[in-house]
Amino acid sequence: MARKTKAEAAATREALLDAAEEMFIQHGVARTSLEQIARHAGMTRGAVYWHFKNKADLFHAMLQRVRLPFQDLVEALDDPELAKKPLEAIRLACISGFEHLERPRYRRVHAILIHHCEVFSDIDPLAMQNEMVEESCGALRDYFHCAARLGHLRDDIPPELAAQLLQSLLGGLFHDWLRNYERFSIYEEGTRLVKAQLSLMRASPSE
Amino acid sequence: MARKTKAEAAATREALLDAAEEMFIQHGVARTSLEQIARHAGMTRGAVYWHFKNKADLFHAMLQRVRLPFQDLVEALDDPELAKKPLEAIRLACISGFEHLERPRYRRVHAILIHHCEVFSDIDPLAMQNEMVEESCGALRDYFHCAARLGHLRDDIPPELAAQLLQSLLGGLFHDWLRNYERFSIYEEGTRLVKAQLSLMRASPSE
DNA sequence: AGGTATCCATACGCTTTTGCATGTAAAACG
DNA sequence: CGTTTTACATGCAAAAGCGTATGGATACCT
Repeated sequence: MARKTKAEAAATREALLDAAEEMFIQHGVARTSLEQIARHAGMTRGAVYWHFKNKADLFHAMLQRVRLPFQDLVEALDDPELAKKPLEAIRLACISGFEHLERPRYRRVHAILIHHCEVFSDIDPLAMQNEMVEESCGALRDYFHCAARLGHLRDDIPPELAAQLLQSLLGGLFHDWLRNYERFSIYEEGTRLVKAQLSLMRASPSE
Repeated sequence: MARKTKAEAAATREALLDAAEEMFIQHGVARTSLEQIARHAGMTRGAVYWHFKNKADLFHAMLQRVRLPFQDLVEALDDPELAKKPLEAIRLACISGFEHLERPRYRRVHAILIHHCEVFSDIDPLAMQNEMVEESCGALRDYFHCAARLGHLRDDIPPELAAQLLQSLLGGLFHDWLRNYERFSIYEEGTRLVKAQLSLMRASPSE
């Protein structure tokens, strides 16, 4: 086979990752062979082993194309007024997260990570999920603590509890949606649910 | 090998299922061979192929040992007074569900179904999860509708929304706990969160 | 322009796992 | 008590998938 230009090589690498996503979603990670991925991209296993060390390495590369830490979502809002309205910051960050998730690549990769792969070699999807949850839950706690100090939170709801409630709500919604994304839009449903939940926990204006 | 009595044969069948649970939890479903399961139960593959048609059949048998539909949890309460207190019925049913889930076998099998298996042959764990969610969410909706009619629900929260909020909350908590059950007790945390959430949605006694 | 590194296809050996076929000793049955 | 069926263990053939070694044509560099 003839050597390709650098741009072409990079393109085949992306094509392999795209093919891997589709096959992983369709047949699960463990049940798809490198041969299947290569064929689906119009290549052979040789291409795969050139660009990636093995299946775990390919999997890692696939994950690295999508990353969205909660903190970044808040900072991306970039509105100095939000420091004084932590509940609003939480709401907008959630909405921003929902927007990201509706992009096909983000949705696919997260669906793979959560629903279509088991532990294999050095990849532990549960540990990765724990990291994601840990990170976003920590950020939520900070904002709810801030809200409590400002008196924006109902005084019978400690900030820790508020963070846990919202965290579980988001997690449940996330899983439900990934399981069958065509049934509803996580952007619309998520916006509704988060708004409702926050309004339940917000201090009534009278006090 | 000598033939065993019928009771002994049934015992080895259970032993094989137990071994399968442990190996599936530890290494994932796809990565454990029938040989590993048999050896871990002190048997050979011959025993496995005698009791089960193949891996999918064994998997199905494993699932069939644990079943807990939401409706049964409510009926098991068997308290005629609860018909007049739907929110309390929901709370107690959730608590009862948490109790079931803390039993090792229930926890293990659900963890396998949700976190340690992909699609394989005719088994589709996502479809099973959808059934479970659909079933429990439907029951929740009924009870919240009942609560709304009785005026037990805040009038700014439609019963559908209340059901979705609680459903997502339960789902998120469930996934978090299964991911690492040693970190907290789903019975304690679940009781706390459900109580808090229901109290947020309950109509204030003044009205 | 020549040499070299790159990008990928092809081929080979190896391990793992599956499904079945066969063997067998004791339980179950009449 | 003899026969049949049960409840496995053992052995074998086949396929699948992985990792690597090799080959080859061309882009890239100096």
